[in-house]
Amino acid sequence: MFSMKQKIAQILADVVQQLKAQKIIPESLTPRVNVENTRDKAHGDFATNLAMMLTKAAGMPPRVLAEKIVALVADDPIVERVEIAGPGFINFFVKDSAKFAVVQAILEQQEAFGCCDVGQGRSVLVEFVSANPTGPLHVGHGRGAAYGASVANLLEMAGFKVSKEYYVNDAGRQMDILATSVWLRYLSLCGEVFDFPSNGYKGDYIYAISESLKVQFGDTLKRTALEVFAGVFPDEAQEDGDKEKHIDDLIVKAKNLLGAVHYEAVFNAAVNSILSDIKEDLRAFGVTFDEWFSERALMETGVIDAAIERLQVADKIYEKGGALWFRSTDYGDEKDRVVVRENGLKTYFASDIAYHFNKLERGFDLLIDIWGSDHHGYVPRVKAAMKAMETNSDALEVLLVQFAILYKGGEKLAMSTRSGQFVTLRELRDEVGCDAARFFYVQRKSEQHMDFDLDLAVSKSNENPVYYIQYAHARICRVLRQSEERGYVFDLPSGLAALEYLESEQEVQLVTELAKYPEIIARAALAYEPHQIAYYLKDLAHALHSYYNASQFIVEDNTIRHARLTLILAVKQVLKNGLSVLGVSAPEAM
RNA sequence: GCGCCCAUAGCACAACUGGAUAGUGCAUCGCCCUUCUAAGGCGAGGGUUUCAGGUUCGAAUCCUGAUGGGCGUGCCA
Repeated sequence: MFSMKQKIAQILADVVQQLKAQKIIPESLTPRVNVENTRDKAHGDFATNLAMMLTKAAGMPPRVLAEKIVALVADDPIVERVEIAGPGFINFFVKDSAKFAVVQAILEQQEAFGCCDVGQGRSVLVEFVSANPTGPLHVGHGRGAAYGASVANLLEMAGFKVSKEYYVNDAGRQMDILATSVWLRYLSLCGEVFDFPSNGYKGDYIYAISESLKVQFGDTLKRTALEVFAGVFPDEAQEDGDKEKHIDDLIVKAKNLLGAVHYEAVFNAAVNSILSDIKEDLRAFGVTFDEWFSERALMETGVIDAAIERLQVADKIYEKGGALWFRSTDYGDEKDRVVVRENGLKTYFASDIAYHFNKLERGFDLLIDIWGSDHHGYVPRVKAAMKAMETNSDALEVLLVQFAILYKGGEKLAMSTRSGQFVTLRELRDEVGCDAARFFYVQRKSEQHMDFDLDLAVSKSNENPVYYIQYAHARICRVLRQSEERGYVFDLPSGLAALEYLESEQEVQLVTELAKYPEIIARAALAYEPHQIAYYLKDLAHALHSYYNASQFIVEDNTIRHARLTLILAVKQVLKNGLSVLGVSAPEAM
């Protein structure tokens, strides 16, 4: 089914052809026919700026050209009249009867209403969250999770084949620091007394893991504090100390004293515990993934070496100071980047090159990475590597998400995983609820800085617009139940047939909003902007609440009652569809 | 220093990607519950879109510069 807007666009495209035939504009010109929804009802339902855009090509003033265009507009059953206004806008007024057609389409297509095929079945990999498994997710990760999940939903509705993936950084120094932190806490539980390293992970969740180790291994992993700290470089608290050298020495000690097998056991206990916690956390947040992609697996299967080799073959790798460098400056990066360090260890960047190469090898047409905006400096070098490997670097789209700045008691909250001082996503869910949190995160444009006032979210949760939208849905459900309770039997065909009797301002306003939905979905999907859905839903809910206050739905008159119930049934469907894109529930009662 | 992002009502944010009189929520001030849920509706006030230039029929949106803020600029992840 063609939307009214598409219909108008088609009419105008025909006009353009006629303008060419009449030599008013040159044959070679292919103007972009722009049809927009009007903001002001006095301007009709749709408007085009065509006359103003062609004014130069046609060599005549916009209003004169507009006259010619209007004369060429073919009669169409949905168009009531056409007017010229302002500097040269052409306004289309659509017949009310045509506007109500959308109700039937909604009730036929149900949850599929709003889907389109702009994606044309292209496969897209959306990678998001990907927080290091060194601790529980905090509220900063929540924004990426909510945003990524909604973008994935949008793309799916727009006709893309979507896979969602979490990249697990389960290798590298940070993970060793984690394992060592867990082991040291375990030693404390065994009665050893020492100063915990300043650079270790100090959160309470570390103790929890240590305790499970104690249950599983008893005292088997115990070593004396004297042994552990003997010869270790002093921590920053001491004179000439260094927290980095201190923790690195402790990692070496842990590996040596425990032996490969037991160290591995501690390491795995830490990673598995935290990762399963993250999975459960996200699941409860309504965010699911098709794949949890392990960095360790990437290393163990030699993919990183293969990627570096590929760059070597392309002659983009050179050796300097004992390290291997990637010549990213050949592709516009600020400086060349190290992929293999002097000590033989591969950098995080080397993993990233391999990971992105692997993504493309899996056959995806489009790669979407959702990163915290603090990683924006990474974009040029990753794209450079993709170009160097002669892959399609245009396939990569990096979406940056600004941090949510948390406020509590008017104070900005500092956030650090290492120190263990942060508000977790779980705490946020417990305090404000899943629906409010999901909605709050995506109602802002992703690259906008966002203030998250916890006190407000907790104490006055009714200020959150999510309840406004959910309330509209619940109200409709209530009316439908009431109607049944009063003994009225609803019949959809009768309702659809009766729609022509609806004509109030609120009713026309509602169907106008409903008709916008598919277009909003398509636009939001292509721009990766779920906040547009949030704003749309607020508008739709507002139209419903206005209608509710202005009209009685459950009336004696069978025709009118059927018509009105049919209309709000369609509203209920679209509210539900839109909320589900955002991962928010549509309650039947509140 | 250099690079990227941001700046819109008291506060938090939109603005269909260059369109008509810049909107929405909160807060403030009036009204509307004997009627399907007042977590609602109707109305009012609040703006030199940070500043200065430029591009054109037309700029919050594009270009240049200034100011203010965030981030980046590791052989960290």
